[in-house]
Amino acid sequence: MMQVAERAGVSTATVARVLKAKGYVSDEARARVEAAVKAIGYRPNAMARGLRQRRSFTIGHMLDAIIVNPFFVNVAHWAEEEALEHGYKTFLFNHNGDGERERIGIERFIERRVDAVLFTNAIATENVRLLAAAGIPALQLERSKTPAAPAIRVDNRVGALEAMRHLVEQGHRRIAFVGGDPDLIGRGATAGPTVEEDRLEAYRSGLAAAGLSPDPALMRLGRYYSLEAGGTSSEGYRHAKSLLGLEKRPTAIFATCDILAAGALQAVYEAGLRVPDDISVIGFDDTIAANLTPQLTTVAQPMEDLGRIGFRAVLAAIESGEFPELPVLPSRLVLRRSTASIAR
Amino acid sequence: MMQVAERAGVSTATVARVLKAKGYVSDEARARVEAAVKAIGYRPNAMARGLRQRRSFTIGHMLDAIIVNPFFVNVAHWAEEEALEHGYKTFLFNHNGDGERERIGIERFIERRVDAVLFTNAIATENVRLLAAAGIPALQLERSKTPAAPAIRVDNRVGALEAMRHLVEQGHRRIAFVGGDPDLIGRGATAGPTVEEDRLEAYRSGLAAAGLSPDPALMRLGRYYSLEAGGTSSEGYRHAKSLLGLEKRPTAIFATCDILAAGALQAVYEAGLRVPDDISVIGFDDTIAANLTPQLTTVAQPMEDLGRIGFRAVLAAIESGEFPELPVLPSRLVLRRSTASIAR
DNA sequence: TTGTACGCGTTATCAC
DNA sequence: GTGATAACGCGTACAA
Repeated sequence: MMQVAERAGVSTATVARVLKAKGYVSDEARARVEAAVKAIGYRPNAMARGLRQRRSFTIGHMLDAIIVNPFFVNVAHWAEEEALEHGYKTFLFNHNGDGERERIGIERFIERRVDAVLFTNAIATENVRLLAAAGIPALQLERSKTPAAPAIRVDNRVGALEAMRHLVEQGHRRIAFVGGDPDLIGRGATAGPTVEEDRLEAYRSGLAAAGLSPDPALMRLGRYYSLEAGGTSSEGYRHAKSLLGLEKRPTAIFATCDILAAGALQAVYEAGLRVPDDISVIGFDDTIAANLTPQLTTVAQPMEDLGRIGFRAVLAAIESGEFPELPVLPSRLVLRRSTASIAR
Repeated sequence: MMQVAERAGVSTATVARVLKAKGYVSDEARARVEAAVKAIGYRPNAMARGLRQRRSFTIGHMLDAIIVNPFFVNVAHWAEEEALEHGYKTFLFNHNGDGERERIGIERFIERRVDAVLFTNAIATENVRLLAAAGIPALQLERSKTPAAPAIRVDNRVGALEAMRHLVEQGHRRIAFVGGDPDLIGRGATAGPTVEEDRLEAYRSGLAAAGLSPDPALMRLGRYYSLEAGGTSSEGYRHAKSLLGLEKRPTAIFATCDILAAGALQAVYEAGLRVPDDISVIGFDDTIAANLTPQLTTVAQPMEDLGRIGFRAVLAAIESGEFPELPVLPSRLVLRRSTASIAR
């Protein structure tokens, strides 16, 4: 800026007035400044601005494992997209399910002076409190894992119930459940029921609505995927394979993650059965669903809304000091080609 | 820092000496500073540091379309991981194939004063030059789309030739090619042959090595995926469907992207055929390959090396002003379950 | 309509 | 061993 001012023969204040299109500047001075800006290739220094304004125009986004589940990439992408439209950039950080890593990431965020932090799956309440102590607003997306920060949650029940109703309507009675174990995944002090509990509960309700009672033999609880296995579909494969080995195998599988469902499709294929002719499969998330064979019917999460509304919410918190009313976003069933009426 | 200094009753210089573990400080002063740091919850301000040192410890990573092709996420992830180990953070930006967006992204990077920029698929040379003009080192990963910046390329030929050899060894003679069209994708002033040309050329060489000549009816050139279609596998599906409709259909399909291959698998499935029994399919990239049905044999790209070595290279450029020797990384065939010897 | 001057939080230099 | 002090580039209150 100094250099621009010198070249244009004006003060830095005048340069600032031109750049910010604010305050009175003579046409002549403006022209000289603009010419100097162009000649020098001047671009404002965001660090200097941030230092001065005590605002970095940057937010941190703490994610679970971006390379493993496209769900995180999508939410991050849309949050970034919305951020861009407001002059913001985001820093991403993957904790990979490790609380220690989460802490380190948050410390980095604080040092970088992010204006706010988004969590798409927080781990430890104590880490989240670090932000409060630093006066940085934090918001959880999709899940409310800790009472230490507000959340924009997804209503897993609506979509899951829709999925169950769909299967029942198609005549399915032996519907297997392959999902995350609430005790395994939702551990810790969570606020309210976990996502896993919601999905499992919806499965039970769906069954009950059809006059069916859950058959423990058809339920498999575990992880969505294991990071050690590179996050591939091996968990779903394993569960589905054992389900197919049952003397009375299920006619449908409700998997609570597309990656689990992908593994189930592999197991069915390997067994020489066809989806949806011999067995129907439903997933959850709508991440890789459209790329699977056959294209997977799934319960879609509102990833774009999560990201966009999430960013706007923290922006409001940054500017006004408090969060607006936070919505609970719906999930919804997306019909594709992996479900059909039961074979008779 | 001022506050820490006051509370500890020392000068800011001493605080700095303690924090940077550099210079002489009495044990007593050190203890007082450390106590003050802890009490206040002090964390250095990265913006102030950056301003002073004229170094943001931040790099920009310009990508094509992160939510569409996991390839980009992976490269970005590993670059970030390596960056982290060196005290760096990365800013991501998706140009989505749009040169105007790429320009905007680069301008944002410059304003943020990134120390360097990584391109995983640059678009316009003029945009890349913007960085040179700002004195910011830039490096291309995977592809060398412009002579305006050095590149760490991937040798697509080795892996593609391996794939062709594999198919031929399994007895395949009618091998279809479904890939990106060099004229469509590799347009512009690229340095040397494009990735698409390399893969196509390897296909031809592989055929020739087996004494076969390419059959135009078996070759489909286009895009890997269309962003409008949400980046799903519809392109591959379309191409494969038309190939299957041929009077003498291919016994194997070599697709130059896992997403194309995913579509091919869908088309084969829909036609009531089985992979690999009736037809073999090979993909490229090794992104979603392990999640497909059946698990896809594919040519893996060295995504982790691309990211890590890429970051280390720009770090060297930041610190020494020049790039080290840049390797050409190999691609390699990963055998899974979508290929088998030809049915007789 | 324009210019002067200070402070944001660091780091680095130099003097004590 | 330690403490002033300047400078990084921007924004702004105040003066002219």
